[in-house]
Amino acid sequence: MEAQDIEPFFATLKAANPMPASELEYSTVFELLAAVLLSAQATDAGVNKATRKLFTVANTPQAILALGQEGLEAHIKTIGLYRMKAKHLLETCRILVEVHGGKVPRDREALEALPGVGRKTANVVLNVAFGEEAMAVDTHIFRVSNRTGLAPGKDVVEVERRLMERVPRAYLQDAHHWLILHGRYVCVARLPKCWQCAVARWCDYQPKTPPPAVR
DNA sequence: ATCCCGAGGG
DNA sequence: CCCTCTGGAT
Repeated sequence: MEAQDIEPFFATLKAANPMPASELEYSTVFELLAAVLLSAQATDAGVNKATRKLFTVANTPQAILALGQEGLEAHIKTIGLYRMKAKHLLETCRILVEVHGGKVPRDREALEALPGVGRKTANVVLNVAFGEEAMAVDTHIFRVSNRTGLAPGKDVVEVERRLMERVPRAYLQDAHHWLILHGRYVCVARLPKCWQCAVARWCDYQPKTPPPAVR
């Protein structure tokens, strides 16, 4: 993808989705942090199903802590990787209470020091919750960035660096969601739907996937 | 590089 | 059955 393609590329994604938002359900910064932590290698539909009940019972670090390991596991068992996620979220809640006054820190190092919170989760919180200049590279963004040639890279850090270089600042917030939604519904991992892709004309991916045979 | 791990889709 | 899902820790 050429540099002059960036603007029309994002303008086209914007037209398809004028007001993109996370499909994870949350109503506070802490809920966002918890939901993203739980979403590792899981679908957000599955995470939402669990957090709708969980957040009704407990949506503060103190309340989560009161559930304990087994109580929390019972709420998130359907998500997958549930033992480690419960353990990490509890320890994260303990640190939030004891070190950060019960609030989510607006600071990359402090976020990444939380168990279960890596670079990607920290970037989501910084970008979505705090409006900082950050770009979280998840499985969708990694795939779309490489396929299209928007920001190719061998690992997520390299893709993130190129996105930060190439994505216009005005698009930095929404681009995160545009790329995820595009990856989730059109530029899917298995058989990308190139025949219904609005940005195929600027995409490096070859061969374009043909439409399924009609009979 | 490997493990964690259940749900949903093809 | 196989693959994938807004990864992180060891």
